[in-house]
Amino acid sequence: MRQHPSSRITPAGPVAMDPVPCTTPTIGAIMTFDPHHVMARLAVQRTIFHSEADFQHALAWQIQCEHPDARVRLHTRPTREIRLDLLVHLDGVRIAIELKHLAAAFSGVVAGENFELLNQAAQDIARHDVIKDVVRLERLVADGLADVGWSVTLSNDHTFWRPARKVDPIDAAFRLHEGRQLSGTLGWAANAGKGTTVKRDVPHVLAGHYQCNWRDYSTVIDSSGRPRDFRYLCFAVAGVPRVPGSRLAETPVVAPAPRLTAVTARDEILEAARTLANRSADKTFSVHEIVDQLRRQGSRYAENTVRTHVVSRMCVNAPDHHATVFADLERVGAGRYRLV
DNA sequence: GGACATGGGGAGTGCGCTGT
DNA sequence: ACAGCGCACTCCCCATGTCC
Repeated sequence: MRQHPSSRITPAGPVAMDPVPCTTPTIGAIMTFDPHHVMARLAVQRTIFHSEADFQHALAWQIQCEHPDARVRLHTRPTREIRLDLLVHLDGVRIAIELKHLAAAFSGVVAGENFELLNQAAQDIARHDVIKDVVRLERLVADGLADVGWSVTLSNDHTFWRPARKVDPIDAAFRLHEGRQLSGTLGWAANAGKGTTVKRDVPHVLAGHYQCNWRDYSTVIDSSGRPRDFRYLCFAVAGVPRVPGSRLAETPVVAPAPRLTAVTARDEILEAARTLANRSADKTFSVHEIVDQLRRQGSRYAENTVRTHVVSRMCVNAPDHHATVFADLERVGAGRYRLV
């Protein structure tokens, strides 16, 4: 059995981290949040995840459990163009977190739960997208939209932490193998195909310097009895100092509209949401579950209407692009919602 | 104001080719 | 034979425009 990560935790935040921050991290960020500690604690609860959304949700849950006073939000939009996996407000520090779950095939039962991870393959694109996350975090910090950023990539695919076997692969600039130093302008090799580079053809420009230092996360046994390692890679994007005591920007809260006497789509969705929340251990539900529940209730509304309501009009943390919105639901993860 | 349609983007998947 | 690499594609979620 591999050494458990909790036994290798460093005592502090970014200063003790592997990457070289591009600027000096804030004292608050150092004192309040250590992703290695969170990952170690999470590994006790969950050694494996079904998907990236599952990982995001579990990590957010772990952060919230460890920091009850923190404001943890999934899939926020700090700007119109940027979608952020996780934003944590903790002790006056805004921590932006981007997550990646890069799965290789796995089949097995872990802690009584069956896991069937399909091979995501496309490792070249995955490497590109990890660095894209770091660039995005750098931009958020530089623009003052976050105080510190963390990129956390979890994988059971050893091709990510091992060097390439091939000489000069098309994704040489994006390789993330152990010990690799990342900095400067990173782009595809000239011989990369269009199918790979389409919508990813703009080179990434890193302001900071980062070193790839994979850490053990867990070891799980697959259906053939073979141990499979999960490791994670963490990059810190350290931030600009904030004014001590400055207030956090408050999230706009939309007052709930009075309930209509007629049965609207919103009424039916709320009824379905309450039913699903009562059945769910964590009180969350997906849009798909809402649609199914409405079908069972005999709803007359089209699926698209229901989806629009759930993801937009009734969702308190969705962009306000409708004249009337309601603070009925809150998005807590990729495709997951709960009643406010 | 409520309901619906549609397009974009990202996550995820499958498969052929190449190298060991 | 198997692992790694490269590529293309589908599906789903979400944002947004428009009609009733």
